[in-house]
Amino acid sequence: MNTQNLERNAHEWCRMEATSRQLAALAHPARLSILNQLAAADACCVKDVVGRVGLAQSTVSQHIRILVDAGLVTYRANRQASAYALDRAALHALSGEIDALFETCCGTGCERCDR
Amino acid sequence: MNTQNLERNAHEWCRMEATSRQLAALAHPARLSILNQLAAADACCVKDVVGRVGLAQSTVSQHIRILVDAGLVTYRANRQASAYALDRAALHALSGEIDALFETCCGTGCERCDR
DNA sequence: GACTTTCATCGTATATCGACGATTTACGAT
DNA sequence: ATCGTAAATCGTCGATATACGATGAAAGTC
Repeated sequence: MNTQNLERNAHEWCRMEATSRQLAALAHPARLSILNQLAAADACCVKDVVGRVGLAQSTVSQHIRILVDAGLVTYRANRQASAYALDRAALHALSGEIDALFETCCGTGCERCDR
Repeated sequence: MNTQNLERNAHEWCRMEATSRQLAALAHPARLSILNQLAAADACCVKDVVGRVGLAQSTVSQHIRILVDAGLVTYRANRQASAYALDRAALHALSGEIDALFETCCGTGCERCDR
């Protein structure tokens, strides 16, 4: 790869890195399950999630932390029942990024894609 | 988690596992970059990808294999210039899965979401 | 004050990932 | 037959991910 290409693709690469970070946060069945549960309730405490996914409390706490760090879940501290909720704006943004990727993939003419 | 919930969520969990496997395949900047390049060309050989992402040939080969194993990329064997291409149908299916997840998240009424 | 509940964090063990160089395989060209 | 190229695979390593139990900290209950 020559230097010009490196520079030309710098922004693109950076964006992909950010997107892949969020995708990595999604890429675990337990975390998808957690997101699913957070979607059902307006807000959720850790204890409820623990009962659902069947993992140890410390493990669930870690998974939720990963989602928070990725910016997909918001956190309102409350010692007795910390309230976690989906960051719907962030999920929409990620959805847009993914759509953009698939748009590109269908840009040259895809019979299955009407975009 | 009681047994009833375990059984009730079995299918759901299985689906999430499958989805998370594909998301994991997407969750790396190099692989997003590879997908992007495959999107531009109708088909692509490994060498071209190597030039673009600036990684060793063996590394690129591994990344592509991950995409193929995840069912996101198709492979037409040709010793001199193996042709890889996006599996557009699979990408559409994954997009649908992701949309379903976000749909659920906005199901209880999201002012930002018109779905 | 003692106890319980809820949650975060630490430490640890194990498994998987990511990158590379080296090697192997297959083919076309000379 | 030999060489060069393209690609897959192997082996290795450091880094990261995943899971757990143990421990600690805050807040409510007796």
